[in-house]
Amino acid sequence: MVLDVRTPVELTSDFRSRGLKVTPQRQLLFRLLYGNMTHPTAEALFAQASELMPGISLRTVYQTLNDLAALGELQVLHPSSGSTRFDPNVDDHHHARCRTCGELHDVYVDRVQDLAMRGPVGFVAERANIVFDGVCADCQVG
Amino acid sequence: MVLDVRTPVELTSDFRSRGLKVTPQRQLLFRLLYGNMTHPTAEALFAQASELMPGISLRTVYQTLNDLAALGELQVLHPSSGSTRFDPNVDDHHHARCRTCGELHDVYVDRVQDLAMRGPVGFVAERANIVFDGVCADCQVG
DNA sequence: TGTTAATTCGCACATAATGCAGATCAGCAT
DNA sequence: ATGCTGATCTGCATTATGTGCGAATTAACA
Repeated sequence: MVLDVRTPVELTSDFRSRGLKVTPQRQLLFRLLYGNMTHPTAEALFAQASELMPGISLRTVYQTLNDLAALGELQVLHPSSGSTRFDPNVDDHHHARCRTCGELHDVYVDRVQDLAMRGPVGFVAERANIVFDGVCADCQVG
Repeated sequence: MVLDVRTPVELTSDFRSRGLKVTPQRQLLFRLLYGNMTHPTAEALFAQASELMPGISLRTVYQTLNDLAALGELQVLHPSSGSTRFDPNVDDHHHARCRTCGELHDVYVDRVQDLAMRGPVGFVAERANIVFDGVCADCQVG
């Protein structure tokens, strides 16, 4: 199982080949996202980016995240509480959410295709997104 | 398979037994939710309610929906686009979302417990929430 | 080096939902 | 039936998250 993530260099040529420009702001965000397993919010990335590049705007962070999502290089997560989170791991994977601390974790699930769904007639499912709710190791008591 | 939904009468005694009062506004919302398969937004319920009870406030709709959710009589859904939706069916079920029209549909899935999840060490999963993305019958072309 | 369209930034704006407080009312005891 | 008391309702202000817009800037290419 190899993480399906693009390096900053790959993202750079990806952007250029589609007529998008590669600015210092974007390169910084590519780097901050690479290998990032924290499912950061836009605000969190903005805070990190601001330390390395004072003056970068939150608007630009959103813009770049939206561009990456449009290219399919970012999974966009809408957790049951809190703001949108971004996952640079575009592998076929799912998530576990701790109901105590709220943290999201990547989860791999086998044979999701075998799930028998009884539902709306004629609905053609292309993908299943699974979120496991529970309690993470750190939040277990006793 | 029987829908696990409370009648307005059941919700009424449910509320009373917990020290919550049952007002005309709440009774109206109980009725509007009973058997409602549309996964309405708060605004949609407010619009419906306003026709039957002019002057009811959006704030009250949110308040009642939050109370119902706290009692476990309402599933709260956070779709990938648009605002929060409420599902009075508290059966163990899942959802299918059409990426064309955005509609949500109830889906029943067997043997969800059999899913083998490889994920964070020590995470205790209590429930899996599955959302199938795809295209509904009405939105199929050709 | 010049050209041009994409990008950045900052502000205004939009949307969804909650906080607050005075007026009102449901539920219970009498 | 009446009164009491805390829960509720309403309207407004406020928060939180994210987008629209336009002038200034800049990446990419000739």
